[in-house]
Amino acid sequence: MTRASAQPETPGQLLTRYMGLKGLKTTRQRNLILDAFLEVEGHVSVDDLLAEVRAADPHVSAATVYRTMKLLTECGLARAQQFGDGQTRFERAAGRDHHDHLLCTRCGAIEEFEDPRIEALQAEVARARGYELSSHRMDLYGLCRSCRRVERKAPGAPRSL
Amino acid sequence: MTRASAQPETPGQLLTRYMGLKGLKTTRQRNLILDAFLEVEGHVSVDDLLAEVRAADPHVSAATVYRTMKLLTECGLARAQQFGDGQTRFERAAGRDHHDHLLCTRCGAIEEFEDPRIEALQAEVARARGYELSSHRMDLYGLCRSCRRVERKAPGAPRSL
DNA sequence: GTGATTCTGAGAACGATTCTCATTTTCCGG
DNA sequence: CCGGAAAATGAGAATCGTTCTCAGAATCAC
Repeated sequence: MTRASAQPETPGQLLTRYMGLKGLKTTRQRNLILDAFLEVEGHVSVDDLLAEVRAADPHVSAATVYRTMKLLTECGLARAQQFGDGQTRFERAAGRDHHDHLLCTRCGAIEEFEDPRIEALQAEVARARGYELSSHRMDLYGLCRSCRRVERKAPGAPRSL
Repeated sequence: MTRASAQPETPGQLLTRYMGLKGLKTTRQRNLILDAFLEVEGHVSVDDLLAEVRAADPHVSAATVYRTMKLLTECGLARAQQFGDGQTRFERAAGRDHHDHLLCTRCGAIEEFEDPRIEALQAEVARARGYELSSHRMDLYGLCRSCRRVERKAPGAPRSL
């Protein structure tokens, strides 16, 4: 915290600023949850996060994680995603562009991608039908490279998602 | 049922055939539910269907609707969709091509569309990343034509979805 | 510090869905 | 048409993710 000036705002600073604006308070739990969220790569469920947070403090409750993730989502640090498995998953959002997902139906891997050509066509489709497009979601399901290799030798379905 | 031969199989026939294969039995409730499902256009929730079915027989239980829709989904008559509102919605699947959805965030309308150019690009994206694509889902969210008109005069959000 | 305000934890409540199980139906021979 | 095995149903309990409630604890502006 000693270096000067024009660094981009850190997630912690963003959250603090947002909370200031809303009259919310900084708490140990919120910090723990933010840290856990930033530390874990990928698409985490509340359960995942709770486990992570409880490693640091076993007393943190699930309700607090839900509440805090809602907060992080509101202030733009997190983005909530619904894949078909019944739980909400969160991914980092700060400073990251929109993207879509490629999901492996066997190992559960989730990859992100972005394709401006598809986005353009989506906009065109919406326009052609009189819609004013505000957002979209696109998930592609299939077998990832390594699961294809495995599947060729030993067909089966080790994991659901 | 008196006309001869090569008509395509009706949904009722398909279901009966499927049930025969699986050793399942024809029941009044299953027929009621199938009829209700085929009668209602669009994307119905179990609640919608239950209401519809209970108009004909008030004693049908929700569990039976859930069970029957699972059956219809298995045999390919129905397709289950998850839009963000927490309930599963079913659409007719028999003999219909894959399509994606355009959803109005104001009035809840759901339109279907299909765009081979987008499908091609999805396949390309998957291939480029080593995935063997098996399916996808794409939902576009925005304001439909008539809600755009209304919104221009009286901004607000009458409905969630 | 003090006090007003916000947070938290624990468990209750919730909504969609699935399960359980006792009772009812279906349907296959005879 | 009848009997009985197998499957289906209804009602409510159970489950699962999530939200709510509320009493006690923590925060922060003064």
